[in-house]
Amino acid sequence: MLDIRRIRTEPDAVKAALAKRGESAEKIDQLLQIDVDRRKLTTEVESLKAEQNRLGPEIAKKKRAGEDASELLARSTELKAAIAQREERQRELNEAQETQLAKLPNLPDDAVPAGGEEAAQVIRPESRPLREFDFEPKAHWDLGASLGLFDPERGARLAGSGFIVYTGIGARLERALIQFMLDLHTEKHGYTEIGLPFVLSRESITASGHIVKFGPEMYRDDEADLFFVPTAEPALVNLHRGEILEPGVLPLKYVAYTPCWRREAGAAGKDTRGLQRVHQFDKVEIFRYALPETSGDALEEMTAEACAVLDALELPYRLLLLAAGDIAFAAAKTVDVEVWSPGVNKWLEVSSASNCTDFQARRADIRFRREPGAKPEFPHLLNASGTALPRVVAALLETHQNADGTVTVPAALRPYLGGVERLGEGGAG
RNA sequence: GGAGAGGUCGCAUAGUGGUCUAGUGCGCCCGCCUCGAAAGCGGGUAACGGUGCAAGCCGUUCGUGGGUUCAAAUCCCACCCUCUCCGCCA
Repeated sequence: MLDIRRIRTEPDAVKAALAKRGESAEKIDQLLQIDVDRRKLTTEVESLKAEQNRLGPEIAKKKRAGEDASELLARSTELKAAIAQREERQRELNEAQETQLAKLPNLPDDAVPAGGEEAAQVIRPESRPLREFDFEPKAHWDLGASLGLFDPERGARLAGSGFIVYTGIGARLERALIQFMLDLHTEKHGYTEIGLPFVLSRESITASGHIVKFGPEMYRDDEADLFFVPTAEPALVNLHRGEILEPGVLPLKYVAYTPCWRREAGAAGKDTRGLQRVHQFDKVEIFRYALPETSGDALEEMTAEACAVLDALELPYRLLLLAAGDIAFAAAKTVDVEVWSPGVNKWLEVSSASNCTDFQARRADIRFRREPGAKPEFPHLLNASGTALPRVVAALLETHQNADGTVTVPAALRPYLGGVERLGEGGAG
């Protein structure tokens, strides 16, 4: 949610920033007109209410004294009608403003290029040399089948196409990666681990703005009106919904593992083979509530923290600065981390790090005080995957595969796999 | 899921239609007193919105949303949450 006061005081800057995302200036002008009308009416309604409030005690006084209060009662009745009439219009204007405002995305950061997907900038090329194979590298779905790690066919039997069953060491690999990432972020990067509900109420999913962003993408329980989390992000936003954080508590740094459910409607057949795009996947999410002046640095740190996972797994990746038209609704700046998948022969997105500035905080009514008694301000909220699992698994299998069909486990992960050094060897499957 | 009790200012409580501008205690802040502190005394102690150069003024908020009334913390309806007991259950 943008600040209406900012739109009011610097409309041209707001228009220019939104133009980068392809939003028209017309919306801003409409909004400003509503705002003018709304405030005028608000002043009117409030002065009528003030008069009515003054009348109350006077009526009571007369009645107690046994005097005739009928004149005051008549005036009060008149005011009641006048207020009711204007309040209806006021409610309409409030709703209109709310609706319009809720439709406007966050203002992109100055550093963010204009344009869509094609305008993304590679801000860091491959982090390490891409592996040269002296044999034809297999795709992860073939490795998964031959090593008995995961089973899309049985997943489809259980829940439909796009659901995966992990088996044996494959299931353990998944669990190992989750634990490895959680440990890395809590022990090395100073995050506090949070165990979250995997479903959210309508209220929560609305406050975070995800009902707009994901809407029909989410699986849901209509009877209970609950939504399966499409990512841990909305849950972590709602953790402090409606709170005023006391001085000294910022920055808050949270890490959480959740499964993520996405219907991926309309994506069928496109880049979906194997683990590239599935309806349920595991993800470790890192999240910060930051002081506004530090959020730029925080985004860089979080991007680096996501990369640290890939470095430890000895996987090459690159960083993309997304263009304004391609970043999430609530984000001001987004950096994607893409890992190289030699079997699929593509860069696969495994993390998306976003600075949402005060946009989510305003919407979810999360504030903080710098000093005791200081005026509440909105913190900046940032999220990053740290990281999403299936594509990491894909890249890991493909990158570290050997000519004999086994896969070498990166050293950092071995302690989590009971010391196993190679998948597919010595009964490890 | 059933029955009952409850949700009021940071915390604890009072408040059953107009005198509530929500009282009191605790906590916290400021001042007085003191060499300093404690105690004591005095004052202060929210958020959001509107308006104003500002001081301020006005409005809204007593779990949430509706309703009754000239007037609602107070009456009515629905919902949410907490606690106790019962049922069910990994």
